Amino acid sequence: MSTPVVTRFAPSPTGFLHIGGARTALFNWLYARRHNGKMLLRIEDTDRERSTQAAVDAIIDGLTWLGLTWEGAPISQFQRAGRHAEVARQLVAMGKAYYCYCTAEELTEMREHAKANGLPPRYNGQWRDRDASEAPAGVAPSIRIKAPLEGETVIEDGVQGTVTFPNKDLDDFIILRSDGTPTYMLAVIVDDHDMGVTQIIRGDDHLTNSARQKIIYDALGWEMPKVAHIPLIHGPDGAKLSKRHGALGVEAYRAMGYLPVALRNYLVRLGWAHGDAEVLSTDEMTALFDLEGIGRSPSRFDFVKLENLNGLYIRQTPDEELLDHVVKLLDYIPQGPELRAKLNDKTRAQMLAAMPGLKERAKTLLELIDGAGFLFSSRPLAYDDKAQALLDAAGKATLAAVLPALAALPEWKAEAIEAVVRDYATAAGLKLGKVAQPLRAASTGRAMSPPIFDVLAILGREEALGRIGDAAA
RNA sequence: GCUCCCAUCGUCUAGCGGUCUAGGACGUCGCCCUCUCACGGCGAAAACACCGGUUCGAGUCCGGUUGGGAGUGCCA
Repeated sequence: MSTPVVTRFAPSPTGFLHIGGARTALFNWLYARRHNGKMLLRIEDTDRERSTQAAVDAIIDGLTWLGLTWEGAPISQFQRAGRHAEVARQLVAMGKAYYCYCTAEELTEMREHAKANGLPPRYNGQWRDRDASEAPAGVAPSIRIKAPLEGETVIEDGVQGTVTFPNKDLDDFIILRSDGTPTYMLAVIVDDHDMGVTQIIRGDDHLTNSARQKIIYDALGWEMPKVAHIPLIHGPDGAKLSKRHGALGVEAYRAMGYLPVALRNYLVRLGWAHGDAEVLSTDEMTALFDLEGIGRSPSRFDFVKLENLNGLYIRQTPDEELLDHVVKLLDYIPQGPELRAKLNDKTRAQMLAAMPGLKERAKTLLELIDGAGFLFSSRPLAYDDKAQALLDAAGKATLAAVLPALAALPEWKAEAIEAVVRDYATAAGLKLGKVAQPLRAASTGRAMSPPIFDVLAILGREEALGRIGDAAA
């Protein structure tokens, strides 16, 4: 066997785990599992200004909810700053990097000047070959890598193929800040190396960074892990993902009532395909996932398709499990506490009994909860407009007419109720719908619900007859 | 501006020179089922961005145009 596969997910804790990050994590997770390797989690918190513990927690919470697991404890990049600085100094000692005494102001000016003259905004290398004795007093230097001036840097990318960058476009970028902390470029390569990462899978926005990182790897004489850059996810309008559409934290998807399994399935198919396979269990996607199947163009996030998939998984999930999902979701939605208060053995059993009818009609857990509303409402019911319309004079008359037969039922079961209602409809010369709809309005307050005979049975004789009586009056 | 990447139905995609009168899925529109809404079943409309090459033959290869995207920080 060759060396074991090690992947990593390396988010920066400056916000929640957004959908693009979630997909990157999923791909890394899948790739590692596919190759019997492991995925590591590294928190890129070297930006002390913007990194927060709340964001770290949100990322871990998001990954956990999505069912993505990693090996060992999350690694804090910041805590490895000493090691990064050591490598930077080593590079200077090797003559592969140098101290730069330019101030931030000088650099900004340099960039603006270049821009104004239509030139690429690059560092001019003014300290590249200067002796340290020329250093101005009182200026803390940063360390810059000596990037090759000529030739080209070639990246063999698992998704993008061979990508070539002219070295003249890559400047001597900073690897260690003047305050002694590492920049992303250095920290990433040192950590990936030390962690034994063999395959990097990350967003397309890092493609050009690969060229810079290759320069550091080469300077150090280290072998660069294999890289694969996956295209970014765009919003439905093709523009960058904004908060309006998909750039929500995964916890937002949880609150919208999506199932982790559905989100995983949706995400894996966004930018990756294996023939015509659309619905993939986690085991199936693990067995099938490969870099070759990843497309090279950015894809748009489509909530409608996610919903369809979610509905499919809801229907496929066993009733008890679904109920568990619903109960857990209560912690994350506004109406949660109120519903939780109404949840007891009886309503729980009712909900379970109603589940087959409920889950067929819901695309999200939220819709499922909404559909179960009739179980939690109490008399007198509030009727929505359509229900109200159903309960006109004719509707009320019909209800009043079936009520006695219903009340006389020896056994309160769906089949028995159905038989009585059908008999009545036939006798009265009415289509079944003419009787069923008023019953539905009376018992649920709405014009749509699971099959009405099931609804009445689950409600229980007393409650059902009470509601019908209320509406008939 | 410069560098790099991308381009098949509205969307996600299959396609890896002939089997493509371009397939699947979501969505849309019909029809069926039916106590409502769904589910399910059947069917329909819907795409190779454009222009040049290469080739006996191009959605598939090459170049250009146009259109998207990313990068260009002492952010990651």
